Amino acid sequence: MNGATTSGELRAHNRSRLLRAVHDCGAARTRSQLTRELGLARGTASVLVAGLVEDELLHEAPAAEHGRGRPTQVPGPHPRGPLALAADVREDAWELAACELGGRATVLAVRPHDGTPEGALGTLGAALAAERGRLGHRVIGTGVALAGPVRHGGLVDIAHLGWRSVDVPRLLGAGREPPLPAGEVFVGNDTAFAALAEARRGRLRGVRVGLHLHVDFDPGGVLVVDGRPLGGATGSGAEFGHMPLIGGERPCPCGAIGCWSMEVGANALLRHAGLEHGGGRGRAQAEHVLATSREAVAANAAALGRGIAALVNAHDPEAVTLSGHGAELYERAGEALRAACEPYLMAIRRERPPRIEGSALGWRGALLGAMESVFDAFLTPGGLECWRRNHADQGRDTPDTRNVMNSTSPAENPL
Amino acid sequence: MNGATTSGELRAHNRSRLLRAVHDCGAARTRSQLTRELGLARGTASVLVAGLVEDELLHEAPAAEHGRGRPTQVPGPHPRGPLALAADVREDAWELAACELGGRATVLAVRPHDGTPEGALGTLGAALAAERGRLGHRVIGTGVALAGPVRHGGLVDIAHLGWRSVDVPRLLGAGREPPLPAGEVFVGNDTAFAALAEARRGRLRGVRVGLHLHVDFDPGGVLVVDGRPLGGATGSGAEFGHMPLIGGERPCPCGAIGCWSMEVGANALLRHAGLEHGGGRGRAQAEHVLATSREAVAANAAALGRGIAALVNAHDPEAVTLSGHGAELYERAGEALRAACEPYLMAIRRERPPRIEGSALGWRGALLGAMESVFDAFLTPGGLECWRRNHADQGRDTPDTRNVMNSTSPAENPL
DNA sequence: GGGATTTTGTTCACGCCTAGAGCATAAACT
DNA sequence: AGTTTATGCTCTAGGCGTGAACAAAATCCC
Repeated sequence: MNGATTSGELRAHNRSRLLRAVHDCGAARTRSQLTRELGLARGTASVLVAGLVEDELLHEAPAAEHGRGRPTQVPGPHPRGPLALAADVREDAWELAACELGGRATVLAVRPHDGTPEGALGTLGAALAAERGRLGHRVIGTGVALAGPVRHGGLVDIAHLGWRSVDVPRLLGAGREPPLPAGEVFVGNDTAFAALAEARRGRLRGVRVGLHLHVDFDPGGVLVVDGRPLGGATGSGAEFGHMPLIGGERPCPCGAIGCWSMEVGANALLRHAGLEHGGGRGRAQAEHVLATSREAVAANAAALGRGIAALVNAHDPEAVTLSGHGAELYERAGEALRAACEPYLMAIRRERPPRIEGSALGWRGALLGAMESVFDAFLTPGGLECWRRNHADQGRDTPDTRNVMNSTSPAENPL
Repeated sequence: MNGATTSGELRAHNRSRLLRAVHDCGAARTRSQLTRELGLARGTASVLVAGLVEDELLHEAPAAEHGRGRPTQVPGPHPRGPLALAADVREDAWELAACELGGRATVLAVRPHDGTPEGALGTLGAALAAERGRLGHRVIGTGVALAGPVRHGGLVDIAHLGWRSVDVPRLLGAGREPPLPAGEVFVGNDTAFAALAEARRGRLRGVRVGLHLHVDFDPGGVLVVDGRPLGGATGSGAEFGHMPLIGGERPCPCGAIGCWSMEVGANALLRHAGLEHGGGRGRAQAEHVLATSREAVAANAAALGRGIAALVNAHDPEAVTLSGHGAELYERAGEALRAACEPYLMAIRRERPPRIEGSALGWRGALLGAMESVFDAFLTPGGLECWRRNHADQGRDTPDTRNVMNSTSPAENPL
């Protein structure tokens, strides 16, 4: 990823640059635009595109609109090209999608579950195995978003569901055919994935330093620098919710004291409204409270705002984006949020506060981020070389994998 | 910086890689070691080194120790090679040094000042102008560390000194000959620079995600990711001190409420000991308290520890390093610090806590970090190309700039 | 003490890559 | 229908790193 050293790596580097450019723009740019943007000579682009088409990574279609000269082509995903599987596992249900180069996602399944590791991940593992069998070598990896801290290797803790060091890749792959190669499963925190999606296809696009907060049952937050969320040393960053940002000494299920996450999110919303603590259950109740109780919403928004002030002071982001319930809180009680934020800002931040806004991706962020993480690993010289090798072996003898995208529910374009 | 695209850029990329490797190891590696580490062919290394020697960027000297075969050379700084000027401006004094490739620093001057922008920066500007005149084209840039948030363009606020939007480049360069080209002055926060130095030549070397805390009159902190401190959108990140990490509603001079910085550092130390609030004065008094009052030290260390817990929860660093008074607090009251930290850690962090340790660079961190920031800009294809052009013009006709390093006080090796 | 061994530096033919010029192509404009 | 304009394709020229062959300079060992 860090630049070529030899002439041979130069070609591989430019291949991945071109393919990434196609992916990042959602397959919406013409070949001549891409050539100019990447600063390539037309001849070089010619050779590169021809090679990528040859490898079934790209497919060129005529551009819809013409200017004056010779019409140009639009490089997009190849009909037998790479697919990323992406899953979003929440406290009460999971969702599975297949995504092609450029980011077009097709939802394959949505299923409620019982909140246990086996109940959630066993059924998902079966669905993944089925899809991998059906799609064959086109599957380049699987991204899985989870609502808790993820350590390297895929160990997950979700305190309010009682998950302790749950080995996600094992539960997903146990006894399945074909087995899940370890390097192809990307397990990540839902907030971090939502932030990644926001950085690539949402309101943090082009932002050098941004802060993304995802509020579901409790709040998570992560810093996005140069388009990448910061993952932490063991993979479990994105835990801004577990700082005592607004005081208090309430013990948190995470084991610490006074965490911000006790005051923001669906769990806190239920408590503010005098209902039983949610603990990962009661999404419908929470949504009812959100829709009916002004005071609970205002208190939640104020707690959110006060925490945002602290984070803005510390990190000086250019923009703050909110997803999950955060976007709803901002819509319904934006004034309360801002009013709670302002007194806790440093004077120099108050002069030029970052913009605060709802996510452009709604509740789809985590799923799309899981997809992006798969393509991030694929769109590198190493990833493409791997595809090339696999492709030469088995590419031509599985014609039944053609046109898979058309056989499922209507595709949705995340842009 | 993001990899070569053409053959020409390949050469430039490898030139800067080699030169950076020499700089980062403190000119302590042999040519054959560097060749292996960078994965170059011996022939390529030959050509690259010859080119860099030709451009007066490197100078080869025989290696002191020999193995069995033909003896190798050690590439180091050229006697007429590039120099970085680095200054550390504190509340009561400044220090100026010249640094050659590899990081060897020679202190040129230390001067107390009155704490006003003019008093501090006017005298420093005069000293800088004199050095730039004396050293000529060898000066590749100037790094200036300051004890407050720095916005892009060099605007600095130091609340407890009453500095408001002080334009540092202007005050440094106003009316001087030769004038300071804007691109060559790198103004930065002392904490961020200390963290940079720690990442390159201290205890955060090789650490992917680290947290560096620098405690002087108040605490500053910054996250270090892949060897780079995170600067924030407007350049003024590194302000972890201005989160309400340990509760309280005390108004802070920064304009916010309940900041951690009110409870940690020399200012807090003086207050805990019942003395007048420091406000950037009274370093001697603070050191006296530090040496004599166990209770004040313990309270300060506990506040430091509790904040560290919150930051570790949020960011999951691999290591936490402390500089300034932080290192002293850790030495004298490490137990109190740890005891205050632990209850506020998440359970999953408590199992594998990051290592906490004092800086390897003492109070020199900010100065060395300022130096590193100059070399960071220089050791790029663009920076080296610039040197090459300047050098061809005026390189040969200023023999009086030779051996400058030997004409000043004895050199100190930061390693 | 002299030859064998080992490691490093230098030189050069080779293959690979991109740039850029020239030409072909295909549309819109006049 | 001819001109203009932008794009795609082909081929040559120039640059770069590789790796092998050779030279150099030390240690090791008999």
